[in-house]
Amino acid sequence: MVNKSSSFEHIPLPTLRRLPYYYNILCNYQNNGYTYVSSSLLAKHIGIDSTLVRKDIALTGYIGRPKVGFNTTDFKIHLEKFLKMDKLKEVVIIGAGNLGTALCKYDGFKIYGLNIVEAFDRDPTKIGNKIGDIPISHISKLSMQVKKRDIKIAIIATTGENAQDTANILVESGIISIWNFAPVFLNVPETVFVWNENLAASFIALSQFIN
Amino acid sequence: MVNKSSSFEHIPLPTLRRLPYYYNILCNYQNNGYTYVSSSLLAKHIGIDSTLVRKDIALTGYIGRPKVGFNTTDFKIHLEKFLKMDKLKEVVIIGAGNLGTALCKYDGFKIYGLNIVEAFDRDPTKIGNKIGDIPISHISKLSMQVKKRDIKIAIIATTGENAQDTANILVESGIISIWNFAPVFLNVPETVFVWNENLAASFIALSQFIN
DNA sequence: TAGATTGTTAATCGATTAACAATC
DNA sequence: TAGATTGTTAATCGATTAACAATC
Repeated sequence: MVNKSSSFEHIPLPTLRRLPYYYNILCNYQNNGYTYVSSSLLAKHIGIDSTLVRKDIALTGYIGRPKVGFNTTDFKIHLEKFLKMDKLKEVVIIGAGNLGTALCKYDGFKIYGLNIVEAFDRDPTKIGNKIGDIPISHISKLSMQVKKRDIKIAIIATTGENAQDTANILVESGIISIWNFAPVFLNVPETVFVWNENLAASFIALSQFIN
Repeated sequence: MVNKSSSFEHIPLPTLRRLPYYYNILCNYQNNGYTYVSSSLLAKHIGIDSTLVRKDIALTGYIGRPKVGFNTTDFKIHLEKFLKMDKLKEVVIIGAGNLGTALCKYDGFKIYGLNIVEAFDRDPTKIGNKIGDIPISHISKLSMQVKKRDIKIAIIATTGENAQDTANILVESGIISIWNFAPVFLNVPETVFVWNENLAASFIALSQFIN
């Protein structure tokens, strides 16, 4: 007998990526005074089947009320805990160019527990500057800082050319999750999770639809 | 009998998103003097099965040489045509904040045929300014400009709150592909394709792997 | 030729959808 | 109660992987 709400029932990646949307919709309905939402309402917003919504929710261990739906406040709190949004995670970013700067300044991340604490770059003219509250340090300090602060997540916002070298440093420093904005696949050990945010690939997909 | 290289054999989205990576790897090997690459080599870089690579390539209509592999130059040119990278596509962006600015300045898009021609914002202090070569206009001019220039693709880099209003204007103006960076699902007609680039959702997925 | 690699059909796997019983 | 909604099992669908024939 497996305890569903405990540790790791493997959550499919598609489900994991939909959960933040449910959270968003819940926030909206809560703000507008709704105390319950139905799976079909959530489904309509996301454009999927309501069965899939109920399956997703079941995977998080939350239980709804037949005939009524899901309590907005309870489910919202449940999701915050389930997704560990309530725990702030220290993250470093490598590459303080336009994209790196935008990511540092983007405050929509805060509620999800993302806290960028330090940026790294090669460009000597940038070292010592700050992006908002975030200091920019030289890439040579990266490994030491990651180890010292026991940081587990890193964002790569370098060029494609520098991405693999950066990844090597990160892996060696103990990083286990890499958010990669460079348009290359990274060669890392199987124990390291990489999420590729390939903007160029997205655009390609998008532009195929205009014939 | 269906002519494979012609028009629309439906290409699965996962395939479509891998093609730009093949293109990248091809460029690298070409630059390093390789005239042929094998499917297993491509597969190794991307971390998938070589069969899947050959299937992806077959879907583009390109034919390799048994015993030898795929000609880097030929296949590269083939992909450029297949993905219509050689045709510059005029695109508008809505939201000239940090993210919008970063996207405007990101020059990695150029080779994929992405040409951002105008940015739009509500903030009167930004109107008339430029991001690089790209002028910032008031949102009230959006519809007219899209129609006049017959633009088909738009990037939404607004806040979540303004995203749906923006989408409504875009749909009404004739936009058929929307690249949405706002963390909300957009309600649009079925004829309009939306690609959601939900950064928060990506981070959530990423952070689940650190236990 | 022998062997390496492509191209393709069949099998597997996992996510989504359909059907329906359980619930209040 | 009747009806709406949840929760769950079975069926479907599509992408990936395995097996293997075709090719040079």
